[in-house]
Amino acid sequence: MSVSELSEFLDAAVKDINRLENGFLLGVGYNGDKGLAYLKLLEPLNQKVYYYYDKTGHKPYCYSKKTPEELSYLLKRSDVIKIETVSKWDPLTDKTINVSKIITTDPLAIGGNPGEKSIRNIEECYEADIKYYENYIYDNGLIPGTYMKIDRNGMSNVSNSLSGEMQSALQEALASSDDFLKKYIYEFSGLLSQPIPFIKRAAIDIEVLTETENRLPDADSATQPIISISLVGNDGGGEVFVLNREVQNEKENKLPEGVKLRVYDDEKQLLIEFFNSILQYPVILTFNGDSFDLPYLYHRAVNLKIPKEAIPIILQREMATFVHGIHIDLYKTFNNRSIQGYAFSNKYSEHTLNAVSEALLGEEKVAIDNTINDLSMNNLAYYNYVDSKLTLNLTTFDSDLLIRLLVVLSRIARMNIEDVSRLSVSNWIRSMLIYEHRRRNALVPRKEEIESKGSEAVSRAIIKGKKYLGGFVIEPTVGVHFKVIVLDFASLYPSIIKVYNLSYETVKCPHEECRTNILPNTSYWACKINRGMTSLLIGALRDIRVNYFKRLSKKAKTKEEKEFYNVISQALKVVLNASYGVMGFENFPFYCLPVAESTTALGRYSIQQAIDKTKSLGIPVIYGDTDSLFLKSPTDEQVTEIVNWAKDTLGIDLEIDKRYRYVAFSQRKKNYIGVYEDGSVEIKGLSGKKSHTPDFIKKVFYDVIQILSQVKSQSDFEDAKEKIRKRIRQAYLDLKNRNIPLDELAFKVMLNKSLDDYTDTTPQHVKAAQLLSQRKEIKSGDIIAYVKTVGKEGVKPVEMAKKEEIDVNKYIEFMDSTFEQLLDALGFSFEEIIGASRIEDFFGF
DNA sequence: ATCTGTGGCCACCAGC
DNA sequence: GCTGGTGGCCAC
Repeated sequence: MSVSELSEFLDAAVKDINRLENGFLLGVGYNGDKGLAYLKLLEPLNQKVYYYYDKTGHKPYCYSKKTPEELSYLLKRSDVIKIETVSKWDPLTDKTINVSKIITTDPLAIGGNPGEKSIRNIEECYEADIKYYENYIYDNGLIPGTYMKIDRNGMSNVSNSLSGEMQSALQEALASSDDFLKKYIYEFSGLLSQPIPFIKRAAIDIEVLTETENRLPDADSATQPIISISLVGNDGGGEVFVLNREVQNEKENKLPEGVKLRVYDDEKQLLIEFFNSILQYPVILTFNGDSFDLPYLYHRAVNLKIPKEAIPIILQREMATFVHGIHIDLYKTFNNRSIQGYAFSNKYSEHTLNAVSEALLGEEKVAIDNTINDLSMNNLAYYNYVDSKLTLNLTTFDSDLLIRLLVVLSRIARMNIEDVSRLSVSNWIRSMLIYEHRRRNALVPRKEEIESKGSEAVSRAIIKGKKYLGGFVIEPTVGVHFKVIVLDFASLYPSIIKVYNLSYETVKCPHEECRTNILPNTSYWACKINRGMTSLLIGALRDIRVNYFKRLSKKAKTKEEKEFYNVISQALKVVLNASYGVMGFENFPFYCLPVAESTTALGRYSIQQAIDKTKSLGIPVIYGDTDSLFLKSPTDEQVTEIVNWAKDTLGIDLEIDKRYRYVAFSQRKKNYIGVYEDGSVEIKGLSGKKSHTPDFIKKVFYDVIQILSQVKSQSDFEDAKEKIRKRIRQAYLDLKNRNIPLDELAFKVMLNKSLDDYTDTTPQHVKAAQLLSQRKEIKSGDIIAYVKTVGKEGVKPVEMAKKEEIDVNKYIEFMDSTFEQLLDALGFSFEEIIGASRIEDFFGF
């Protein structure tokens, strides 16, 4: 395809919408040159993207509490068309008021976010008292990630009907939910139960000739040639576009079957044909494409005099995307703390392609000795191919888990996938709430208006620097306890938000008659007249997760069904877990400290009531943390009684979470060992399992755990002690004889700031990082591996240290404290095991 | 420019 | 040597 043909293709695509009847709403596009904003719709059958530009003359708008007369000066602006009076409900005062609607022309306001850019000058917005902006998607009630119908009247959502199982599950869910939630449950079930189509996609990655070692080439100047580009699709397709270079005869890596090697002498031709190839894919994946691959491609293409209209890349301020489809930068997605924690249970901590792939896929990048400059053509192509393949696989493993998670999140957040994959959880929840305001014809308050309810907490946090008091942790009863049952409030904070009607507009509401409705354990009151918006939404999401999807998942017959329900359950979990936190987050647009503070206060109230109830039945509560209770040897009847009591009295589900054969506590909170009925061991908080602990010590730790977990009687115990003694002695000797490989002695600690930002103290990992920075680039987010050495600094990066420099005593000390936690808990002492009070004493230091 | 919350343990740093 | 503070990692 020639350059001009490509340009024609893109133009034609915009018109193609007339042929489309049903599309899957993928995203929002903006073409600055054409001054055109449009929706990107995927045709699920042929996987082509169509573009929808509303010709009905829709114009973005925003609201102000000032009168049209007061705002008349705005009409002088070229982008303000008209100002008119409309009526809106103001949640904070619970009154319907007249406001001014300011209609603009700026097509940017069509974007996925609520179009803040429609009047771009922030000060001007304040002066005009702008309340909130509209947005094409919200205005029209369109939900991204769902099916759309297009006809003469425009575009509207298609609601797929529920299957038989879904319908009966919905009936059950409705029956067990409160009346005021039924409408929401009904809606969410319809929305989230929609099937997720196959999404054709390809991952791309570019390799650039490097100038200096360990430095990334500059994407803005793009001075160095692109020597290889790989593209790997989930449809089995794959190509590597490589600049001709020397082929060595020695053993070279071969591209797998089906992946074409395309060799070019001319870099410009290489780029043009690559641009042509990506047009087949509606979704393009990269790892760090926003800040490197796409800007580099774009600027390099410009440098090579490819006409701008033939480059299908659009560079925006913080992201890059494609004219013909959407771009997901997985680097940003995997950096998202919610995705990292709740979707992937913190399986990776470093955010490089290699680290994430290794943790989630068990695969790694191709290791190379030097720079890619030295690779032969086939080896370069293979190296490049593997990077794209890994990137693609990050979205395909576990039956397309990640891509499907993004689609579901996009439905919940009412936000397009490009934004959902880049922005954090507070933006998702913000979007969801603004959509709800819009639907109710409610004015979105400004943050300062909500804050006028009170910005001083009533409670005092235990940790210095925190704003308010959090969860309650029960002092553990030291020792080994048999037959322990752990009860757990099911999603405690979302339940509290639902049950006590917590929302920014309902806590300290304006009605006189509600002031007596004091929330227990607080000095705040809650509204008796209206149900709060966050209470409704969070409550409904909680109920639909527990009463609808969890039940469906249990009944699922096929693996596919089960996976589908699990994905939705995961997405709901992510949003629910963050829903309380954002209320206490200052930068959240609906930040409301009284709501956050009441939530934890009611949490403490709930657990304290449960403790009292349990103790009144004569059952010892040996530990508990925020929403859990560890009960010592209760009978089944007693447990049932407590569970029923919680449901009836608190209105919150208390469930049996775990049954331990025994649990061992030291005097430390958040620090224990539990052994299940089947003998498997769970370790919480102990240093021996922490990620920064050297592998050598972890190994000894887990070996000792293994020995201890087999103890069932007194005679086993004698055996165990002997085994532990041997194991510790062996470890000691290995240390002393310097028999341990250096990397097993390395502490691995994340650098959370850039090196210059450590101004207060210089921790050990920073000292090591400073030494390393002379050799290579060190940046925030890197994990620094260092060993403790005898020198003045006491620390060296593992790759710069020698075995002789290791400070053996420091390692003995660390082992000492690691095992002390374990032995304290089990009620053993070093004395019992090795005849000395500490390892150090035993070996005569 | 980006960021959901608080509670708790541990090692080390820096200042007295 | 003691102590408060910093920083990291974890529990929930």
